[in-house]
Amino acid sequence: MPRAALGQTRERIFRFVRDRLLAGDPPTVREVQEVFGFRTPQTARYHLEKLVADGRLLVARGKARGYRLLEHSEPSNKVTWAPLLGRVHAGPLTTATEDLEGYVPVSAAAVKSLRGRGVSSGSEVPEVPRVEINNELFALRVRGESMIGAGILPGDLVIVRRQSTADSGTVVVALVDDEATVKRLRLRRGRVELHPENPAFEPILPDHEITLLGKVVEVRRVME
Amino acid sequence: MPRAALGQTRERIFRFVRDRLLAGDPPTVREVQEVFGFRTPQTARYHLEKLVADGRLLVARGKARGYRLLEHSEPSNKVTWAPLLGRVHAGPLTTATEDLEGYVPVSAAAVKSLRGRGVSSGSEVPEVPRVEINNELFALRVRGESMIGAGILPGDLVIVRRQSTADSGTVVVALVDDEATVKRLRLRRGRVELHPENPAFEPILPDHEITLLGKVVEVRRVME
DNA sequence: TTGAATATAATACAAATGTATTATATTGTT
DNA sequence: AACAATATAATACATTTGTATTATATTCAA
Repeated sequence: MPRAALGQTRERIFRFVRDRLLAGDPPTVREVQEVFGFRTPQTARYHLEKLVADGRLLVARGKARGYRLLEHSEPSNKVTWAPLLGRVHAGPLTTATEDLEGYVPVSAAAVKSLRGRGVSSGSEVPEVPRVEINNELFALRVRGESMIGAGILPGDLVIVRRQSTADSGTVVVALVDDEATVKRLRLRRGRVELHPENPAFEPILPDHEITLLGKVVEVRRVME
Repeated sequence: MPRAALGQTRERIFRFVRDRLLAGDPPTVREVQEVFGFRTPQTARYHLEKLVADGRLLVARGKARGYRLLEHSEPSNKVTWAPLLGRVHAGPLTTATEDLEGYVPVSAAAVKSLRGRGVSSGSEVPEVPRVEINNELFALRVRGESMIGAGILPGDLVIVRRQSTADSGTVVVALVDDEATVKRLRLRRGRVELHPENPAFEPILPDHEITLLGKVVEVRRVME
């Protein structure tokens, strides 16, 4: 016995499934059944299959919790999580857990070296590149006003890709005398210089011990 | 017959499960088995249960694909997706799909009105608030240099919460003569003024038609 | 009004998936 | 060497979950 207006139930089911998938928790047919009060799994399935036929969902047939979003019509789950570090140490990919303050979601689109892994992939579900926690990236809170001229303010979050070299002119994070700092890299006469973007600050010249930690690939500022 | 060094297999299994969960695709016990080449599901389960015993994973017992991350030790899937709009129109939550250029992940932590929904939730899996596409938010690319003084540069992405009022002094997006603009809001003598943060620009005074679209809650700049 | 499309239901079954039991080889420790 | 802890395996079974079949009521269009 139809209850809601035509098509409305299906729309709500789509939203429910979409939200569950975005939350990383694919529902079963019977979960849809229960949430929408159907007396039989088949009714839920009827709508789910209609959604597949309409091209709004994908399905891995026969697999438990097999419904998936298409990637183009909906935001994909392609998020890389960069650890937000309280302090940064030298050394490759150390990431001492003690200094881990959280994780920051980064669109996979903003990350170059996306190593996909087609682990299983049922026939009808496309190769979804799995994204791991990206320890090539880390996030750091900016202290000080030395980069104001580049639009990087105190309290901003910089997302950094670990690399030991960088092009002259790029904004980098470097360890100077055991302290992490954000500066613009200048290579002058083969020497590494770190330039602030604020006339009140002095450049850091190679008389200090400078270790390049990585390149700033994104700046974020939360305003609330 | 043990193959890898002690504990290493378990660590790899943890990473595998974590990555699958972050990708929104919880694995089955048998998928773990196959990926790691075990001859029996029980070996995969042995490690998974150890991980649960160690407090590194949660499990909804008896449910298919029931393993989950703890929320504190790992990044939760709490991502809100804000639509990235090419153009912004007036009107509440219109979000014409034609102008949709993509989605931007926003940490749920940065979003206030998180409407959780405890739909099902097995006994051992905690109430994970489901997050939907947040149409209260939208993202917009900044054009022009009028807000350079506030560290908002051309090409930056601003994430905006739709609201029709805002406090004086906050950075807002407003529709001025049918064009969206980012400015600092000033309420002077009960009048709405939109101030640039760049001496080369003039404030927008109430002789224009000004429609407040929302408040800028985050600024992002991708540097690559 | 008649028929097609839509929506829901009852029932049953098959496949996927989680779980239990028991056994055995390896590693590490005393 | 003896023992415990660790890691893997074979087998079997129970539960969850997807799927098929058939039936029925409602809506919509010709």
